[in-house]
Amino acid sequence: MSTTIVSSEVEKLAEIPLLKRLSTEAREQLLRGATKKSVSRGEMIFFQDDEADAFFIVLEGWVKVFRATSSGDEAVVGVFTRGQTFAEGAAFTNSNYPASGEAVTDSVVLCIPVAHLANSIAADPNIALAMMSSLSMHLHQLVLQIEGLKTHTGAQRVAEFLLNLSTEPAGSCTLVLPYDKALIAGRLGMKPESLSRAFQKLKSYGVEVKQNRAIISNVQVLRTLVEQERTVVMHSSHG
Amino acid sequence: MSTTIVSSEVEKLAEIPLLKRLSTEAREQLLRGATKKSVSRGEMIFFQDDEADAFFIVLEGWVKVFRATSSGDEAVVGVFTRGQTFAEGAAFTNSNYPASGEAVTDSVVLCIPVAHLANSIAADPNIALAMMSSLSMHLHQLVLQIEGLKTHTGAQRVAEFLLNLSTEPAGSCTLVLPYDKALIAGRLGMKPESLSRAFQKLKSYGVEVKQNRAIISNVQVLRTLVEQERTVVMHSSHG
DNA sequence: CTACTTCCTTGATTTTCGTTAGGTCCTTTT
DNA sequence: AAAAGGACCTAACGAAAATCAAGGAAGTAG
Repeated sequence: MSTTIVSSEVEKLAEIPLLKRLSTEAREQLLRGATKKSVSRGEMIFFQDDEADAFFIVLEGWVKVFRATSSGDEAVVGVFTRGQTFAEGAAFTNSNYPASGEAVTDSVVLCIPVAHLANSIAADPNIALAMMSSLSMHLHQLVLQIEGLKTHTGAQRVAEFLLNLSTEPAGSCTLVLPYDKALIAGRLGMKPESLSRAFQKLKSYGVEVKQNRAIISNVQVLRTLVEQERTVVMHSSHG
Repeated sequence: MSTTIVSSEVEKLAEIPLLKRLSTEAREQLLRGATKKSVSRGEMIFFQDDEADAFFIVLEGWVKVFRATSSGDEAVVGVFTRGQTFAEGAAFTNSNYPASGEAVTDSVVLCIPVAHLANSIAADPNIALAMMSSLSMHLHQLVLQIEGLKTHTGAQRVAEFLLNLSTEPAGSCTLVLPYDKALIAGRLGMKPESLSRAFQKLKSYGVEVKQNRAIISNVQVLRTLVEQERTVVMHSSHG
């Protein structure tokens, strides 16, 4: 189900990073061709290898982007929520989506056709700058993800994930895991069983996980764990 | 050592993907602010956390981009050669380089200040489109790298690497490893020892490595290995 | 030719992690 | 209330890969 954007909504959408730095006119121009789409949990938003004719912004809920190998194995490339853009890279390749997108909770996404984006950029080149900024942020994020995979242990990656969710700069904090553990595992490049073990290890660093709630007794302890060298972690007594 | 671009060079540089689709005027405009920089093997091109005031295009040689953790561990994020751009993501974040760049062979790079890029885009918005295409390609490449790390074994990743170097679509082929094995290992997310063992495993798939030369007796055999599921590889008799 | 460095390989050991299987707890359904 | 299903945890095994340590090959300088 999809609907166009009514002008009364435009101002609310100004909170979105991609749209924030645009002039009111540019924002309205870009949104004129956009549609709002409600998707249920588990519903596909776009398919790997399909022609890339649109990119998206999450308005509500959580969306995962993943690559499926020929034989069913799946690698989660990103998980996005409110205000974040996804699949915007495909919009400039004139080709196909390199991955698939799926709602992991009931969600609402803004769908912007690439043809309309091209028109909008022609009308106002500042839109291009905003897009480039968005692309760059994704690039940076992927760089960090690769670094994490290569140099951090499973437990360290989980700690990093929790720290990203936490808002407190120090001390203790309680947070809600935003989606189920199988997806968290995928997102962090591990299997659910390994995630389980990682949570076990984190207990000795003051992390308690019950259901979808995590309690960190000291954020800074966790931070030191993340910054530690891989080898140090491996040989530590906290096994 | 760095020099400006003389106009007789501009046409040669038209081969570079980023510059290819630009008009002659746009190309000249962009190159007007660029400088050519010769760097020796091992020399740094930019430093992680430094202010990102330029992006680069490789003209000759090989360049690695890597992230160093606080404790000396290092993750190779990309290795680039002739015609490829790097660090172009940093140009739009108004912030600092998320990684460092270093020449791994004697190299020549084109250095384009971000301030000049901004001016050039204002002068000709088509430059923005070319940049976005370049950013998207990098994004796609990183997505593939993440998928590879998550779903392929070491030997599979090495096979993939060799296939990317080979130009032959089928049959046998000989190729030269472009940089030393420690870097290849880093690039593929493994240790040099593991790379060595991966080469051993690939012998049963018709790959022979001597010094910096690799001989693939049948490209397609290798391709099937890469496309196999992780579990299949693990349980195969080719241990 | 020999000593030295650098790069690479090999072997033995350990750790991590995927796989499989079985179990608990909780929710939904009948 | 009982049954069924799903999400999650645990345990045991094996494969992959990191670590530690040692040895070999090639290039370079003396």
